Amino acid sequence: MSKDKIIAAAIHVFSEHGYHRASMDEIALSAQVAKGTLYYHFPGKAQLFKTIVMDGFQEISDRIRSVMESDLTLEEQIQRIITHNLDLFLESRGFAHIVFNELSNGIEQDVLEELKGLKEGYIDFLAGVLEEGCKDGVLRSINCRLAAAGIVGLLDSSCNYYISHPDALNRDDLEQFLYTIITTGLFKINV
Amino acid sequence: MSKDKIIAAAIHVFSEHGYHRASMDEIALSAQVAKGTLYYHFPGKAQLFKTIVMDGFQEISDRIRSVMESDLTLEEQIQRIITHNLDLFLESRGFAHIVFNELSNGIEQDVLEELKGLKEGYIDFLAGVLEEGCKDGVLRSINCRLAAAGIVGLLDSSCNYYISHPDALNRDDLEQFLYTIITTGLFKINV
Amino acid sequence: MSKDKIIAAAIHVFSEHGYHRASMDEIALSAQVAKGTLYYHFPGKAQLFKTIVMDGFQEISDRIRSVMESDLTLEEQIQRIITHNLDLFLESRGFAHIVFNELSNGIEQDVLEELKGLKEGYIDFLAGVLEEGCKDGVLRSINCRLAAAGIVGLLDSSCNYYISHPDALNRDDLEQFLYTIITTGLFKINV
Amino acid sequence: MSKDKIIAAAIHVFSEHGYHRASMDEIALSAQVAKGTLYYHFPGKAQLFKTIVMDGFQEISDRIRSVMESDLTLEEQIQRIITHNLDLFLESRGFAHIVFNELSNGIEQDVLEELKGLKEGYIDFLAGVLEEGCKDGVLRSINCRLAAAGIVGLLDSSCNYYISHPDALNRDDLEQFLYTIITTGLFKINV
DNA sequence: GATGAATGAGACTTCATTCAT
DNA sequence: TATGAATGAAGTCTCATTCAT
Repeated sequence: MSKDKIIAAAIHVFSEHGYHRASMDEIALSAQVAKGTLYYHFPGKAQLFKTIVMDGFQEISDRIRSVMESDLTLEEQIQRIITHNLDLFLESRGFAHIVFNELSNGIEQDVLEELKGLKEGYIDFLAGVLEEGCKDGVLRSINCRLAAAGIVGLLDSSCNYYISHPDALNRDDLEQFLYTIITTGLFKINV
Repeated sequence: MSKDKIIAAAIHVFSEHGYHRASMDEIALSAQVAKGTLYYHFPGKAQLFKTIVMDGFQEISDRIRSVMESDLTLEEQIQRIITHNLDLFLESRGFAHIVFNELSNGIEQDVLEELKGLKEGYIDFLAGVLEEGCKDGVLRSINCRLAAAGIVGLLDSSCNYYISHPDALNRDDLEQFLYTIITTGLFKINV
Repeated sequence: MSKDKIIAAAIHVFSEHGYHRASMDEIALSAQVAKGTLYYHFPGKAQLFKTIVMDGFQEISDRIRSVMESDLTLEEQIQRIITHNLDLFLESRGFAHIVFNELSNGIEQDVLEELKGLKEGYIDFLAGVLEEGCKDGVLRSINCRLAAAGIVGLLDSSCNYYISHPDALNRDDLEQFLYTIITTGLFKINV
Repeated sequence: MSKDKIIAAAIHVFSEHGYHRASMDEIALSAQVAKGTLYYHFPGKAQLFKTIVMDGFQEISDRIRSVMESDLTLEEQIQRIITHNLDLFLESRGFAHIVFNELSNGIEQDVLEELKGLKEGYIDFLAGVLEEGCKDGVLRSINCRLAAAGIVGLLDSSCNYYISHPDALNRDDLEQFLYTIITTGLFKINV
């Protein structure tokens, strides 16, 4: 169906060029539909983008929620969350990056608000996981939302490095590194 | 002088709108010079941007290098590096964000390469600090460049959170949090 | 029936937005039919418009013709014609305005010709009434078609004023004013 | 200068096709400037249109004001006003028609408001002339603004007829007709 | 050194129309 | 009889860049 082709093409083109440099022309070309078809299925560029982002958030939220509902230990939960996040970020690299980092400015205000809301919602969601750990006395007493926000940046940035230096490390190394730094930091001995 | 006015205005406008949505018109207006003057001093938009970025990197590198040359302990060095980075990120917020995050795509290829080189150089620089710590046996044995890249993302993301939630925490909290998570992670007891 | 729903919706939408800004989309939406249905019943936008206009002319012609066939005095006939015209203009204001004023340009040439023909026909019709008055010596010797054309503009323009200044006068005032100016002009004493 | 060429071309193109069907492309082509040049001198289509209209109103107001300041009789004043209006309407026919009749809908709201204001201002201006006549007892006691609005429609519509039937009458006939109907109406004998 | 009018490629969007079902 | 997905030409507007002064 056209709509699916458009979505697939849009993910690809947005990822490739970022939001602003992605053109509706190129998306249409890539989806092998006429330009007008984009506007038949979506009101505009910003809304097309939003649709894709929301789908992505939905998916990762679903995956992570299943982790939460299991009776894994916190350590295992964190491990799984890192894995799922990495899946998302690596699968549709570029796209996740746009959502979490590129969109500070220059998009229709209302859509931007919604996207910020989604982002915040996701951070709250992660913060909730951390909060549990605090209550259980497993985690240090920290500002959980700040920690969640920081971790997302850490993940994004690490993925970027991993992708642009494919020979320097493999996926398992990356996952291991993230788990280590998040849980126990860089120092060998901690007091 | 015109050139200085342009640079000051450009920093402001790029920070405000991001690279793509910043227009040469607005920069000229903000600098109170004619549009042609921009092209008298700089070959084009990308090069103007590059100039500013290089200046910024120069400044932070200088500041941090002075830290390195002192004979502080690694703990203190890390503390100082966090502080300087935060200064940079918070002073010209928006701008640092653009450099580290927005510019994955959609800018003249050659300028983009140069900027990526600068970014990598900065990461190498941080990695060097960590490397020292590894050698000295203070830090875990990790991929230092990956860690440096990750930390930059962590810093950027945390700053963003701090800026958009000014009431949730103060600058000291932020600094403390970053030091803690970087050095000892989230877990209360580390082996 | 679909066709009737379309006509009703089209009158409404054309009146609201004028010919050029009225979209087939909105007409279909308003008529609660699919867009394709419009093209099932009418060859295109211009022809749909033409259909409606012809219906409207038919109706007013019928009404006025009944006036003509009666054996009223010319004074009474003019009074009635004003009343009927006002009915038409006020009932489907916007629409009458489009027909008489908006459509000078920018519509399919052949349809435009037909519409102009209808308009001329209506003016001829009014001119015929005036001609009678001339022959009977009741009216001044004037170019009756010019007078008819002028009167239509006078009516349209007055209606516009009446509609946008509902508090300044009532319907009877309007009718009285039109009768006065058409028959005896503005001057108090006429030779 | 480009700006003048644009204005001249715009008057021509708007008159030819009406507001909605006039395209910026055609105006640029007709003015022999690049499309971008239009936007260098004017913020957009609506504002370009507004500029032209305001110039036109300025001109006719100036002309008519000079009539008012003279010490002519009301009869002569009306005669002159008709003449000036006819000049305007016939010189830039199409254009005047657009301003007075086409612009009910479908133009940027704020510009439309301003144009309506101009139109109202002009009608008020004419109404002022009539008001004088009422006070002096020369004119019937009528709603002067309604009369002014009606007269504008009468003029516009008559001009249209005159232009499309150049063989049916000459300019003097037209002027004579308008003076007659406005001052003494159609009836031969008035009480 | 500095200007600003002019450019033109390219962006987003609209909408009358077609056609397979 | 009716549908609605799909089309593509055409429109408005943006903006980095050029160049004569």
